[in-house]
Amino acid sequence: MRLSTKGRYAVTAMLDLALNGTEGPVTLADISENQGISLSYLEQLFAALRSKGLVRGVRGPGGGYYLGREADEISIADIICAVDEWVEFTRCKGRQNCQDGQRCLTHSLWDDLSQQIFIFLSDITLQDLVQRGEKREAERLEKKAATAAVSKVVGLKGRAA
Amino acid sequence: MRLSTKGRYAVTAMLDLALNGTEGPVTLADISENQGISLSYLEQLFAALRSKGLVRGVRGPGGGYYLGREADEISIADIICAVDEWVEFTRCKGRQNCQDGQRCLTHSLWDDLSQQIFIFLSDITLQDLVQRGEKREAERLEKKAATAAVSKVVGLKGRAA
DNA sequence: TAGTATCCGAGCAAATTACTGGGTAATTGC
DNA sequence: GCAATTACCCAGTAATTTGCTCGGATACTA
Repeated sequence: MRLSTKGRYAVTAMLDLALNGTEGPVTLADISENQGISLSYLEQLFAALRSKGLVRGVRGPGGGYYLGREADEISIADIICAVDEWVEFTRCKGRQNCQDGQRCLTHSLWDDLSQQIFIFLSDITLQDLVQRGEKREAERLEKKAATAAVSKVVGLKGRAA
Repeated sequence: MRLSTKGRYAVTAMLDLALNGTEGPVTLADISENQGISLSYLEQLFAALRSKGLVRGVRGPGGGYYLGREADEISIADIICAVDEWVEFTRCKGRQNCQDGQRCLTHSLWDDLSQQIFIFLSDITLQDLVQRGEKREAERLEKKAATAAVSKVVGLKGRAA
């Protein structure tokens, strides 16, 4: 799992789509204008998103992009995975002492952590973000609840400080 | 919050330190060997970690690195923040329509998300990962022992007619 | 047929990643 | 003191990624 600016661009663009695409498709030119991302870079991102079925393009005048699925069926993890491909962190493949021994322990631990972050981001949908935008008053409470829920799901209790 | 390979390297190295540094300091050469990271790159990472007080270096023969604090006082977020500086996603700073309007809504939403991930990673300490590793190791040994015991009982031979 | 917009791909500047190689400073054992 | 060891430091640099410019082709609307 990676969290880079590329992924942020994609999430931001998809969020723009979810917010403004309620009636009719949204053009990349609009998103480019709104979010300050170059059109060609958006095209690249949306090519990846399209190949994963996360968006649906409509050509011609009046065209643009729709979400490929309902907003509550698209998770942040879906988006990030579509544009930021998953790099395996298995440098030790084939190295000695790295089969089942202590050497590789840290690697598998990181993989676990990565997996948990993935689960975390899989539980947040575009719809969640839209709703968060709609009601900002309960923001802090919601955040707290979300974090608690995640801890519960993930099962990794933190230090009780 | 960013999640890059650089951060992974740092977390993995710190985990190595937590695992192998129980008696005496650990040299970067060892970590380099264990984790397959170049020595000089480790030096760069550890310079950043040291400046944040996450590790403590000891020079001379028999020297190396200690954790700067107890393992349960070092979070994954601490480590990642030390090496992967926090890039603000505020491209829109100064752009029109981006003060408090709809245009900037997606940005603040992402900031919220980023914050949640930060909180999530702040709640996971090195100690948590070590314990997870121990548990995993224990399960593995247990499984092996159980398998061995079963083999002994069953005999592991003969046609299971 | 003209205009709009997605699609597509080559190329490129800037930044980041990860490394090489040159050292210096502190500490240890002889 | 002397040599070995290790952290520490810094300049350079190849490889990769990021984000963009440019020039098109294809599909659709009017």
